[in-house]
Amino acid sequence: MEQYEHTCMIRGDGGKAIRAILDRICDKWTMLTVATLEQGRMRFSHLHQHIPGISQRMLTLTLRNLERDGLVSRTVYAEVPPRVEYALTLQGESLIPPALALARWAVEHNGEIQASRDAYDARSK
Amino acid sequence: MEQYEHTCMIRGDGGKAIRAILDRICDKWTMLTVATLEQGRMRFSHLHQHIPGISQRMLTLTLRNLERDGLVSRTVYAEVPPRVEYALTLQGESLIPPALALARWAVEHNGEIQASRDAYDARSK
DNA sequence: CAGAATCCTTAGGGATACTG
DNA sequence: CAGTATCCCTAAGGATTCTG
Repeated sequence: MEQYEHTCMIRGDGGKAIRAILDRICDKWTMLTVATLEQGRMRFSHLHQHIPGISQRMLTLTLRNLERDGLVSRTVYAEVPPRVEYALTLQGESLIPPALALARWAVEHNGEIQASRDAYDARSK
Repeated sequence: MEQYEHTCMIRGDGGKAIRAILDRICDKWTMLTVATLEQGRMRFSHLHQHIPGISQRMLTLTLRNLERDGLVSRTVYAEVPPRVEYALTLQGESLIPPALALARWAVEHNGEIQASRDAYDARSK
């Protein structure tokens, strides 16, 4: 097993800590929320409108987690009706480049993946 | 809404196609499987041993999907007992750099995220 | 050895209704 | 407006057993 000792970074420690973070980041809604917030601070209702298909419940949960992780800031304005704005923190913004790298990969390989799937499905039908 | 028109790549089309791929790639086990296979071709049982915590069922499913997407090749040797080896395809290898970028981000920000969480939890307790 | 099949439990997440 | 609180249901996924 000697040759497998030099585990790559994704596996990291035993996978534990890093895996937990990747799980959180890679989450369907988290990615979309961060990507949407890249366009600037935005209030709750706007986020809800601009993230297609997200439920109000999941938007709330996603934002809470991002806030907890220090990736998003939440600002409440003492008005009525209430206004709450969300924005990426510096930490949050630092996530954009690697996230984009992955997105770019997905875009570039979209065609080949789709073709591979079609071929696979046709073969096993 | 004009200023939100220039949607970032992660959101892509309407999020549809790209999101589906990101969902697949970002999957907990997929990431780990690809990372493990980066170390070279490996048979089923070795993968099972080297991916901590994965069940045989999930390993099978993950490998099937990766094979379907053309990211992993599956080679069956006509022996008894049977031997099956998995390896990254060229497509699969191309995923490594962006995946590493994300992993590196997770490693680098692990401390700050953890600190932020602790602070958040202490605050709301 | 490399899975396929079955069973079973949990949790992710939608829909809806209510509140400060 | 910006959530919180419930209910409810599906599907992800673990444990176990069977097979070529």
